[in-house]
Amino acid sequence: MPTHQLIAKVLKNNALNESITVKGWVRTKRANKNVAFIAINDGSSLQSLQIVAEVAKFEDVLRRVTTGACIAVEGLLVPSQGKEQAVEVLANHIAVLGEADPESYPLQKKAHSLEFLREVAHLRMRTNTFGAIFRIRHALSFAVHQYFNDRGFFYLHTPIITASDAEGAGQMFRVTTLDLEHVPKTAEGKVDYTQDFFGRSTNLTVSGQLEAELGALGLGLVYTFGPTFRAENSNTTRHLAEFWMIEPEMAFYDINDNMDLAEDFVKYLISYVLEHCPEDMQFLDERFAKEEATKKAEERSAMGLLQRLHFVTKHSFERITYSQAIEILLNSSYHKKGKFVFPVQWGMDLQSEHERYLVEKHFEKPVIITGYPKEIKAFYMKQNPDGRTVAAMDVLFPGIGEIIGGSQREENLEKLSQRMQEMHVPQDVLWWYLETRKFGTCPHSGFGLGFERMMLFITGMGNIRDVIPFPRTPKNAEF
RNA sequence: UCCUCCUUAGCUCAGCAGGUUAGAGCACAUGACUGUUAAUCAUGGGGUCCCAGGUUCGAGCCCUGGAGGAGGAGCCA
Repeated sequence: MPTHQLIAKVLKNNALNESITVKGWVRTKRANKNVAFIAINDGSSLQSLQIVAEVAKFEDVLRRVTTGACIAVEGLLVPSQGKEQAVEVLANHIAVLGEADPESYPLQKKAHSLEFLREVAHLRMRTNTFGAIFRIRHALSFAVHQYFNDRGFFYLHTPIITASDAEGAGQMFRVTTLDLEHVPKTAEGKVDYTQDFFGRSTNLTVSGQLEAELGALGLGLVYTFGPTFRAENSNTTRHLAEFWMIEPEMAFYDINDNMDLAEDFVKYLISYVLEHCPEDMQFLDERFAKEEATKKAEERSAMGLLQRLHFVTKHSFERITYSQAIEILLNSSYHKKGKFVFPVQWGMDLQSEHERYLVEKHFEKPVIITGYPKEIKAFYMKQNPDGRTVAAMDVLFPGIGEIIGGSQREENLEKLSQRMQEMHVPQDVLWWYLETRKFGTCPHSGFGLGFERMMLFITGMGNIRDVIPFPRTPKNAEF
């Protein structure tokens, strides 16, 4: 085991007047004739540790201790004479593990724009903001597993490479080992996929749901948590080409059980992060407040970040049907004054502006909408007795929009098969999916939570590219 | 993919009616300073004005095309 200590532990333990060794990256150095102060951060916490070094003793080494350099320090942990920190280390020995030429090192001891930091994503983890974000990202991942494990769910690894593009969830990335310069053709002149690696056309997964359903109809309660790929040319603050999705699937759950789980799950995740990352969350709360202050009054959030998170955990989500949503929109002053770009009428898909109105203006809290017209939803959703709606549910969050999409699944073989026919979903490719309805079918439900969208909500960040270490977006796969 | 905006020093940005040598703040370097807190003060170095073409006596500025970025929309998580 290494002999050095994590700064997070050093600050917590407060084992005063003991000799310790710490290693980390220099954030700033301040010096006068006699003494130099070095703030080093090792990523273990938001806090940096202050190193105090006598200039006379360390003159040569101090010249190489610049912002961004990596150093190892051995010294005595003592109470700080300064006001900003409780303890500091009186350096006895300083070793420069890696220099950082201050003229060319991109990060300076000043605030950088998020856009700039995206261009140096290989270094941005060394900043306060991204350190906090990725520590929280870890905690949030951990919370997901904790939640499901505690409730008897099994973590199911669904495939990344799939043959079915039947779900119709947008453009897919093709997976192939064929030589693109010399693609084998069939007699009819089409691409001969029988010569491809899997002997058929394959893609990266757009959802683990169909396979998760197979798991639920055997293991009972399962969830997936893995990468998901969409080749859509989406350029927004809420879309990635590669993102992480959590998809629980539950046997014997109806749409109401599904909603209960979704609400409880999301609240748990928020509470977990609030409890386990108080320092990072405090930092992001202040950051959020500064960001808000630069906005126009009408665009400002009514609540601070922490305030909003606490609010969400304490209040129940509003639950309405699609028809009720249309009713509310039709009666709204926005509609009457013609403020909506897209006209409101039963049967249309709710546009961003409508969802935002419901969540941010009308209810001012998360909203779950159920009972959508079957025409605008996927083939596998359970058809309601009214013959025109399905047991779908969308969970809408302020500032984010749709954070969860789910449904009770159609367990009736005939109805499912008929719907697939109507929507031109190839049944021969999905024979295995249909067999679960043929053999021992049962009511079941599930949903998908966009992990990065949850991150956006919890961290208060405005752009999804800033809550994943290395974002994949159209024209960007640099790192 | 559509609409709008942006691209000038390492970073954030200013620049004019199209006119000689392109500016500021921060960062960085050097010096000063008896414990600093993104230290302070002084001095200094630093430019492919995104790329290609065009108009013009003359283009950072005007025109055409391209690339990249941001925000919004659609698609969705």
